[in-house]
Amino acid sequence: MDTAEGVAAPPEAGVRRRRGGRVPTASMADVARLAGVSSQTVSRVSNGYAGVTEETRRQVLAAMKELGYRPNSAARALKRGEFRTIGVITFSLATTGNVRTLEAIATSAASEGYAVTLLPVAVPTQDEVRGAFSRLEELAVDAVIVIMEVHLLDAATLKLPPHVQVVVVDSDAGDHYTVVDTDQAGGTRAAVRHLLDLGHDTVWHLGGPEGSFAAQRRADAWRHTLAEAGRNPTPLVRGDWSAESGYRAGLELAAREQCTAVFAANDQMALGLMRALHERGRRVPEDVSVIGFDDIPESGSFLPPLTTVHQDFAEVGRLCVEAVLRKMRQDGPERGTTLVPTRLVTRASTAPPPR
Amino acid sequence: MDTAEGVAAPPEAGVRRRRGGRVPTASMADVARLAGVSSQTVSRVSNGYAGVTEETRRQVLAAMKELGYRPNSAARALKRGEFRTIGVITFSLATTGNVRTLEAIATSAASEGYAVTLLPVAVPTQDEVRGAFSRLEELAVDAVIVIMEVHLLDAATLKLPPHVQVVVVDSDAGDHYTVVDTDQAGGTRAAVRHLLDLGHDTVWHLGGPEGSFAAQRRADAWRHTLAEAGRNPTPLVRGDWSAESGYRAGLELAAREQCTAVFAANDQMALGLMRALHERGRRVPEDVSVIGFDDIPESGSFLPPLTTVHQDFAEVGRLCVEAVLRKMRQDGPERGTTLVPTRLVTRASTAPPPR
DNA sequence: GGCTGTTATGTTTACGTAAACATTTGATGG
DNA sequence: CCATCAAATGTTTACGTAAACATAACAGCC
Repeated sequence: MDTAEGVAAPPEAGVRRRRGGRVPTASMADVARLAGVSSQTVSRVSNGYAGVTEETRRQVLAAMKELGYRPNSAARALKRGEFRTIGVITFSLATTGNVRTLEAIATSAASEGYAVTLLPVAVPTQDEVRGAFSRLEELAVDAVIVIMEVHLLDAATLKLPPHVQVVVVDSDAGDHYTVVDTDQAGGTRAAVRHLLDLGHDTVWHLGGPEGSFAAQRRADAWRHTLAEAGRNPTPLVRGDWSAESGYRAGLELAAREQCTAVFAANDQMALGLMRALHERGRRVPEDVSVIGFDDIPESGSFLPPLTTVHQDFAEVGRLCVEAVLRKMRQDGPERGTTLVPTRLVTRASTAPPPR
Repeated sequence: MDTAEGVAAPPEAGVRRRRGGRVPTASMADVARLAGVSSQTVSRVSNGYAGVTEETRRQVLAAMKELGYRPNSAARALKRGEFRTIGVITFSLATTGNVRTLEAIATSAASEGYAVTLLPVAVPTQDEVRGAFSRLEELAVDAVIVIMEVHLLDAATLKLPPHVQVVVVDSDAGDHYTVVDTDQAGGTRAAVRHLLDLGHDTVWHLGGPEGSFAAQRRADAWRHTLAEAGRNPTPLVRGDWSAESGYRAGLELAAREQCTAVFAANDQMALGLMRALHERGRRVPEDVSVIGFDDIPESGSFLPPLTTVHQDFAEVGRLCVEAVLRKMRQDGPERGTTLVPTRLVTRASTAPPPR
């Protein structure tokens, strides 16, 4: 088959070239000439306007096909004043949540006829973020969705073009921005209650890094839920979301006899935690119950399978796109936070306390 | 602080509006008027041309700042004939490899002044792929990087604009396209040899799904390495990359007394496999050695920590961008496959066979 | 037959930028 | 003092599209 050939094939001999060495593409004018109509008629056909004779339409379509006509999106964007593109700024795609959200955003955007441009920020410093935003200024986007901590954002947003709408994930900046996020507090409460309901006296928490809003929220909700139930507060142990950090924290927790239930702020840390507990001879769930957050695909295959809080990233992404498009269309400032509910997934890593 | 305010603030009263309800942005002409120069001089300043008096430059920059001027990228793209954007087509971002490659592509592209537009393909069918490509036609991209099986690609490429260059990851289509990929065969050989060197008679393989080229390559290399060493071939067990499928396959393999060494085609399946072995009372690595592929961040925290083949996704992404930019600039067809070497990471899941 | 309205199509123009070309200014040298 | 040249800046134009406006053709009606 020659189809692959077609793409990579050298340009045909005699083909006219521009300075960039690019193969010229047919424009509406070319199509119009071949079809014997005006370019405006070509435009009408191209955009599916009514009011073009079937006869004319067929001729135009034939000419388009013959010349391999593709609308020039730069010209379109220039004329229409919009790019039909949403920019997504995010930190490393190393965390499941960001990736899944991104994916959902891309899918939702596509179904709305929007493309998604990715703006990775290598290092989460204000300077880097500022850099991403200044690249963005020149970029062809109508709106921006930010998946990151807003405290890194503030100084940078100064430079954003005024008509670009922003929606933020993973933030508490509902006062200033439109924010969509998982219901961190609700998910945490469900997790902690689950452990208390099983009969544990109190629940320990293996939290995320200090800079993270999500980590902060989960830790706050954990403390609050314990207080609400009149249980003893326990010291917070911090990791950095990685399994490795969960392992280190786990070694620490394994040494505490009285610790029978741990709520980890994500599944990866729960994984490392369980390895540490195992190494130190503390069985899960017989001696210690462990619960995670995220419900990554692998969590059902951990040893033991992990009880965890399922996040609906697809919904978060969908809502982000919906919100940002709504903001664009109304051009009105709309603030406030939309929370996406979570669901507790009960597996084998939680059980009543020993004795 | 008011910075956040600035972005979401309602448009100032009296601000002129266009039909779309968009806030108009300043153009070069506006800047030129304010600075008292021609718009061409503004263009020169904007593009950093020499031959503008320091005095003039300062005036123009001041006017730009006052008006909040941002170059219009649509107009730029139209004029220059290029978008400085690379499209990336990929299946679900559920697999580590795709995500990490995507991230590296985005980072490399950014450092070359290119943006990355994401084109998710929800379901890996020819129709869906064709859909992505036809969206692409209208999209503002100069080149495309495809992270998917090329056999899904062939029919679709028909419709690609002729000047758009393509680079493919995860494929054997080096004859037709420029392909960049991990050295699947080399990595597999290292993994299988490692197990044989430890003293195992032969090595079983938990392979990936049939459609996957990477899975195919790993299975082929596994067979080849066994044959090369004069060992007995064993039946291939297939999974679908997920930990869950690894678990199911693991139940099967656990029943085979003679199976002492398994090479899993990725880390997730190795995870599920180890859980199944554990459940059936076969210890890793004492009874069965397990080796994975990918070296996902969590693999060092599995129970036991997983010996695996490390893939350098960052390098793959970098090479993709490099290749596609080279192709664009030369406008010449360049085919062939570039392989990125792997590295065996030895952890606790592999040991000499029992007895 | 001429008037009105509708439908199909053509013509003009503007979107914002930057290349190509044109003009102005000022300095240098014979 | 004017010719020559270079540097700085201005003017024109084209990129491809689509809105706005203009025209042509034709049907229906009194």
